[in-house]
Parts: sequence; C-alpha cells; structure tokens
Amino acid sequence: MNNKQELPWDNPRFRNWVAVARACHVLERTLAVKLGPLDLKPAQLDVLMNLYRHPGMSQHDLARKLLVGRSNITMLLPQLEARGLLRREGDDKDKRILRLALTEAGEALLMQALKVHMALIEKAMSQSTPEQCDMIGEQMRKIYEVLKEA
Amino acid sequence: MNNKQELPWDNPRFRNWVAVARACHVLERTLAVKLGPLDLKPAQLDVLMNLYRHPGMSQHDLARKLLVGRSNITMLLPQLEARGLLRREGDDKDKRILRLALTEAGEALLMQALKVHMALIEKAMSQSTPEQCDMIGEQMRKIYEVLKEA
DNA sequence: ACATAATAGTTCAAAGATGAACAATAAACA
DNA sequence: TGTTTATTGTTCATCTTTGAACTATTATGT
Repeated sequence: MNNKQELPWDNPRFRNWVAVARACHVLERTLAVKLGPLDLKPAQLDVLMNLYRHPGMSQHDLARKLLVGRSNITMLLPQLEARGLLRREGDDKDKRILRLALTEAGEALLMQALKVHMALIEKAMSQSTPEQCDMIGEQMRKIYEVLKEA
Repeated sequence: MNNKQELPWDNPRFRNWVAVARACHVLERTLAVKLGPLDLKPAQLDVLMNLYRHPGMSQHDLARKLLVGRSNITMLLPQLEARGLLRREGDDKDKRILRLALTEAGEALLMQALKVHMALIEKAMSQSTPEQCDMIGEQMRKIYEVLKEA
C-alpha cells in the first residue's frame, strides 16, 4: 500500500553524495574566479596539467583523460596554441595523430596556475586529517573505476 | 636556489582531490545518459529536487541553492513549466518574487528520476562502508562551508 | 515624503560543451 | 593485394551557462 519509495533524502549515501557534488561544484567555481588573473579557465588548466605529465600525448588520449569529447579538445587547443602555450606536431608513423606538448611559456604559466589551484585545495582539504584525506581519495578512485565503463 | 615549487602531484591532498573531481564528473555524465529516457537533464533534476524539498521558494533562492546565476534559472524554468512540471506564481506581498512549486506531474516525474539517480549513487557508494560514507559527507560539507563565502 | 540603494527577475550576446556527420589515414582480413 | 572496418581529428548545428545591462519593485536613510 505504500506506493512511495524510500525518499533519497533519508538515505545517507544520497545525502553524502550530494555533499560531494556540492563541494566539487563550489571548488570549481572558486577556481575559475581565482584563475581569472591568469586568463585561464579550469578546463584549460586541466589540459596544461595533463600535457605536463604526459608530454607527447594525442588529442584522443587527452580527451579520454579529461572525460570530454574529442571535438571539445579540437575547440580548446587552438586558443592555447595561439598563446604559445603548447605545440601540436604530427606523428611520424601515424599521420592521423597530433602529438601535444607544452612550450616553455606553457610550463611557466602552468606553474603559476598550480600555485593557485594548490592553495585552494589546501584550504579545502585542510579540514581533514591525512588519513581521512587518503580514504576519501581511495573511495573516489573506486567510484571512478566502477562507473567509467558503465 | 630551488625555483621549482613542490609539484602538486606529490601532494596527497592534491591527488585525492583530483580523484574527487573525476568521480564527480563521471557520475554526472553517467546520470545524464541514464536520465535520457525521461527527457531530463541533471540540471533540471536538480531543480525538481529542490522544489520538492522547498516548495514556494523563489528563483533567487533556487539559484543560490544550485550554485548558478539567476539568469540560468530564468532560462531553465520555462521548459519545465511548459511541460507542466512546475508552477510559478507571484508573491502577494512582494511583487518582484515568483514562488515556485512542483505540479503533480512534476512530482511524478521526479520520483521516476530519483529512482535512476538513487540507483546510480548506490552503485557508486556501495564500495564504501556506512562509516566511510558518512565521513566523506561530513568532510565535503566542511569544504562547502569553507569555500562558499571565499 | 523623497532620494538613494538594494533586490528579483529578464534579456541578450558571447563562450563552452556536445554529438553526429565527415575526411584522411591506418588496420584487419579475405 | 584489395576491400572493409576502425581510428584520429575537424566541422557544424544545437544546447547550456554565464555575466552585464536593464526593468520593476521594495528597503533604507535623511
């Protein structure tokens, strides 16, 4: 007779996930504001970060890393390339592939942006003990694994 | 003489937060796909959820809850109103304010969408013990508090 | 009361993200 | 080899999101 399902708000998992989403959202918005002076958007910072860690990666690989479509990368890169922050050069063996790498200027700007990003994350995560912080990261990596092929 | 700052990737807080952001992103994308059959976007679901919990709230309050601009709400609501999912009626005492509430149809669709959302969150969070889950929620609420007025 | 400031919502142009369709290239396989 | 399939990156139309400027209304302060 009870045609009302259990309301999600009574469910701890739901409530707690909503908190995760809200924290993410507010940190992303704050980051966007703080990156303003560097004329950099969070999405662009993500690109620079990935190229720093994986120089020579293709646009396809970059799109997969960032969880966005390839077309998004195509739209994103020319702005950064025009600013001299990265290079795109064709692969020798596979002419379909463009290999990406940061320039000196790109690396320099990345370092500045990382200071901003790092400070923000420090401020956010300073509330947690190292053990709590690691546990959160561990659970989130599990979630990513569970969902990425769903 | 060391002009290289500590690289964020060596910092547990940074690495763990990146995991949070990635988990959020992939869950949001997955939700968007799973809500497809209901012809509902995550942002629209957020609206319905908030109106269910806070009937009579204004557009301004809704925007604040959702962490978006007021204009976003203005663009979002007409679609939902046209589908008969919600009502907008002017406040008696303050003629600037429009008060929002779900219709029967809106509530019914919300219940369907919540099943989808709930199932996804269950799948994601089932990896964690109840204690871990609560701790994550607690830390995330702290982060939100710290950042929301920054 | 009156001028000033603050608030709620809308409009609009610009920027971002998305997915389908496409061209060029490479891989698989008969 | 030749044909078919897959992959990489681009283009394009569409949909969202955003912030600044605007109107209407209410609050504040003198």
